[in-house]
Amino acid sequence: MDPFCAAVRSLIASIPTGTVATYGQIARLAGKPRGARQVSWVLHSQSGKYKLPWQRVIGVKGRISLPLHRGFFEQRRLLRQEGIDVDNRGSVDLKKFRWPGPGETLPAKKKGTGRAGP
DNA sequence: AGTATGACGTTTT
DNA sequence: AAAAACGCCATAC
Repeated sequence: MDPFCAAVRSLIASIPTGTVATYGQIARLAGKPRGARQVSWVLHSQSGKYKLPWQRVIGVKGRISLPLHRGFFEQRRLLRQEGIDVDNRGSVDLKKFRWPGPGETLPAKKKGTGRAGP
């Protein structure tokens, strides 16, 4: 098994309820800065098998990436069910719901403050 | 082996 | 600011 997949599963499983993360962020933390698409692949491939909270992973713009004819509505419903505010277009306010929140501890990985620099 | 594809992200119009 | 083009990288065929 690829360590990348394991890292992705672990990271996604560690996303707290009520928060969301982006594909690129997960990919970066998993060690593949350009592996955002592969994160999505791990999700739609193994989410059901490993019971992962796939709904907490969205695009970098805070927008649900699923096409309307796929699980878009289901993801929107699940996120709202967790208390995350999602508008009808599938947009989430990353400033409020992004994981890790400002000042929260990251699973041991560099990446300074991650926020507004000096 | 080579091409097409996608639950992405960054850069350029 | 919004949209299109381009770049990535593992699968599918």
